[in-house]
Amino acid sequence: MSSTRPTGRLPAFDPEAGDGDELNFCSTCAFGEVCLPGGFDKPALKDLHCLVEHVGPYRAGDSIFRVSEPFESIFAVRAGTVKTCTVDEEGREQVLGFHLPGEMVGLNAIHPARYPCDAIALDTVYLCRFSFPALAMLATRLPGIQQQLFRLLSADIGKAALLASDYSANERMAAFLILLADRYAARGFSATRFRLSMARGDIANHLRLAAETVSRVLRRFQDQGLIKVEERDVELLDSPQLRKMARCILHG
Amino acid sequence: MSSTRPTGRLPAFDPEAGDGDELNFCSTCAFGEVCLPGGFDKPALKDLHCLVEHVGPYRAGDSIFRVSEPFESIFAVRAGTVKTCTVDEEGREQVLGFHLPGEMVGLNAIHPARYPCDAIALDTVYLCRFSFPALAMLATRLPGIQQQLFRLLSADIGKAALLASDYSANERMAAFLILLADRYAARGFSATRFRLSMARGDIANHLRLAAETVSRVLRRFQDQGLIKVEERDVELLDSPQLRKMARCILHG
DNA sequence: CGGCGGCTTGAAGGACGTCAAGATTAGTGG
DNA sequence: CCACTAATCTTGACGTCCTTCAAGCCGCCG
Repeated sequence: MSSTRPTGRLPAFDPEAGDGDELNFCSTCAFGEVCLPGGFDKPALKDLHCLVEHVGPYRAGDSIFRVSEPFESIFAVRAGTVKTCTVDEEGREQVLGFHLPGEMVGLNAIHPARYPCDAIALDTVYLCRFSFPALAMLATRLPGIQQQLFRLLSADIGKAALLASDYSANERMAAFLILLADRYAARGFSATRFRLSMARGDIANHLRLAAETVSRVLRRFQDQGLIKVEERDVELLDSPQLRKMARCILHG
Repeated sequence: MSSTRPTGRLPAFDPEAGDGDELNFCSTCAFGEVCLPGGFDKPALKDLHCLVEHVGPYRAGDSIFRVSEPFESIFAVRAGTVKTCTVDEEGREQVLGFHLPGEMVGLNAIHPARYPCDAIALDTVYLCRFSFPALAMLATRLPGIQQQLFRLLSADIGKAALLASDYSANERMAAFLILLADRYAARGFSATRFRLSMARGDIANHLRLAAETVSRVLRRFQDQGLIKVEERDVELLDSPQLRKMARCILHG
């Protein structure tokens, strides 16, 4: 497919430009808070920058790591979407989550010291790779880094708890869309128009629904004028209403 | 009620004895790995010991912290059981988890900087209170402490993901019982006989089931000879079979 | 073209929730 | 020690939401 597809609403990503210098380190990255000018001192920035290794591209379907591989690194998504999932012994997949640009992957591997899941690229993915031992050592010198690691880990506990709910298919789907929108917005992307980089089946699995139910709910939402769906492109027409439907899950 | 109740299978806990000296710091505690003799150096042990504050007793129903209170401390359970839960604006409760002796409470509050849930004592509870800023500062000096914090946080991500599954009521109940047994066993308690310190309704809520379903599943398990239930006392008669039922959830 | 995977739509079936009533226990005060 | 009440737990009957099963549609690629 040509790179000029008309529905490509995310800014084009050029892995060779814009995020390589020491003072503007990945402006959308999860470590942005501690790194961006004004937020942190330059030596820390430089240390962190020395630690990181840019990897990619991965193509759709490529694995970044596999379950039970020894834990070595955590990753920040620079571009693309990463799916994390487990496979039980019957071969059934369990989608744990989707990781958008600026978000971390692999934090759940620290404890078992092995990756407890697979990480799969859903489209073309570029990552920053952090050796965790090195990062932890750096964190002992730089409290800002340590704090940020604690925050990232703590936040993931909350995220994981979100979908543990037994709410209805409507509520779960609404919450999923709103969360996606908020996460895109937090990284500077559009909060009302975005492309679902994952298949319906993956969404369904993640929300613990059948793929058919996802289809039906999306159609219902569209019939009610809440969203507009075209293939994998979604436009939120009535975010407030969606947020209202999802408010019990967004635990507010 | 007398303190010599015949069903009291957990060792009696004397908060004034056994865990106060600097070299045997809470042998069942989540920090045990870094503190127990041989595992860690004495200065660290002493520093950690200075940091901790023993609090309690809390009585059944007492709150340890409430949602939206500013985050200050994390807690380790010394005795009793703590329930963490949120309450949405319709007043419906969401049980996030139960915390047994040796386990940590409050790790999910680091990121939002406010407690995102209530913590309620289910019976008589004694805690160790750690000021988190002080602990984080200590962690910059003592990599072992930092590592342990990272591990605890990472482990909680995995735990939270467990119950996100949409498995059957049987599978969820079996997993709940096995997890409980394993957690008790890890702290030196019996893995086959224990007392449920939480109400059926709390179990149901946590597993995203109706209280009636919990009753029915427990009865079914008993009729099948898998367990023996008497009020809140449970005996696992066929742990292997239960583990088999739950194996898909225990993500093996 | 023809096959394949992802997506949608419809109809039937099942697992769990809801409602309602009864059983057992715990807590309280006489 | 014994009522009395409230809370928890159990059990049954019924309804519902979602899954499962099945078929058809669409875009993609060999």
